[in-house]
Amino acid sequence: MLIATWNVNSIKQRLDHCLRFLKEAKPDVLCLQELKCPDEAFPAGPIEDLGYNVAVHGQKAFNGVAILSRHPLSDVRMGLPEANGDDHSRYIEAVISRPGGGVARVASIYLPNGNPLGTSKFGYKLAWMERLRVHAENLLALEEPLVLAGDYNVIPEPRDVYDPADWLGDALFQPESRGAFRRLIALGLTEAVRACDDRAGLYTFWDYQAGAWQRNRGIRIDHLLLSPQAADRLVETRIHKETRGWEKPSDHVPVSARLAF
DNA sequence: ATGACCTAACTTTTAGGA
Repeated sequence: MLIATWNVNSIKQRLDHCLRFLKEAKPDVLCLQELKCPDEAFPAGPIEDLGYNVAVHGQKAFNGVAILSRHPLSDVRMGLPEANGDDHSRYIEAVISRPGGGVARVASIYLPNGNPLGTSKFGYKLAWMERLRVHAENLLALEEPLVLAGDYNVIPEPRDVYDPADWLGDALFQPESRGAFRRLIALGLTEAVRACDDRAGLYTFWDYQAGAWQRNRGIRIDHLLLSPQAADRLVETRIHKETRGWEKPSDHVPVSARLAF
């Protein structure tokens, strides 16, 4: 079972790229972030024509997450618990059931950016991460294959950025952000890419500005976190870097994990 | 040289992103 995540930076602008990725990589599940459209504007038709079921949690203009799956979706949850007025569409979760066996719970996550520091946006990011941690703890108690995939907006370690000094003042690389990410991992989750490859210089995002892609000034912020029952089945991961070279690309590229079922 | 982008919106400028 191939599970992928991709921040597409507007599904309407990136529909052709999304369809091409579905046709070429043939993921069983694709988690999308930054749809930037309300539910009713989500282009479900062409995606369904490729054999995918769709669960969408959209929002006008910003945010928005979705799960595409070749297999039936059930138990769809939209939004993290304890919203307390938080109306950002940043979390959707569903159970994927492969015909003939193999069930996994998958979440598509668009974690808040948190910039600039010193504003409520950074506090919102940290509070959201704590809500995610509590929810993940509850999901782990189910002791089932679980994949928390998405744009975490966290650079976990210095080896995940071309030049750490450039990011010291950024919410993505703050000690508090990295600590909250480690607390999530410490629940017993396995970060899929790092379980397969410990090299420096693995990136999933290159800014549109300043020729970041051409100069390979990237950062690694898109992650798949696996429960023990999913990690036991992890075969390989891939960063689909080639999509960043496509015409009018997203600034993020897909990341995928193959599980043995 | 320290510049350079992209997207959505009650659009002609601003907010948000990272």
